[in-house]
Amino acid sequence: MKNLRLKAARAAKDMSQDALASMCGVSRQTINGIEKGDYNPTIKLCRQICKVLDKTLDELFWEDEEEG
Amino acid sequence: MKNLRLKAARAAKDMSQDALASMCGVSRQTINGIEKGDYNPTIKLCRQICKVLDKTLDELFWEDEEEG
DNA sequence: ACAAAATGTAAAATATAGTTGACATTCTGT
DNA sequence: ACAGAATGTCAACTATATTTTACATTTTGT
Repeated sequence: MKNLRLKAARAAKDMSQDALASMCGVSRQTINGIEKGDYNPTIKLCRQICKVLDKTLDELFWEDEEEG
Repeated sequence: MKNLRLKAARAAKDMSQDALASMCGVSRQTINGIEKGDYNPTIKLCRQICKVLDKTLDELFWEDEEEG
């Protein structure tokens, strides 16, 4: 199931997957995979993503993500 | 740095590391490592732990965990 | 319509999360 | 003090998150 909240938060900052990825210190494919729902990221990376996007874990990663 | 909030939440449910581990479907060492701060668990496992302990991600895993 | 940027996706390689088994230490109750 | 449970820790193993390279497709602006 896709993580549409992450996608939306990124869009709200007008950032590409690539830009978010480099600010988080990971590859673009990792961000892509997380948004697409393929990946099960580590909490450390989730925290990093949240900080860059000014969101909390609950806002982006709590509960079963959106529909797939 | 240790995750004392996790340790406290577990204590509040009167659960051993072993009991929490089996309810989360992981080994006792994994829970031990997370509490001790050695591990960087996946978001999936964090969610599972939160559900078992009736907490949210922000409550147990947001911000740099407690002092080490 | 066109070019450039952004996104989706895949295979092979590397890094690391999580397991298993085993043993030492600390905590708890009696 | 003692026994049993809970916890800390280690090494070798397995599973999987993440990287790298590369290419196809879709979006966006002009």
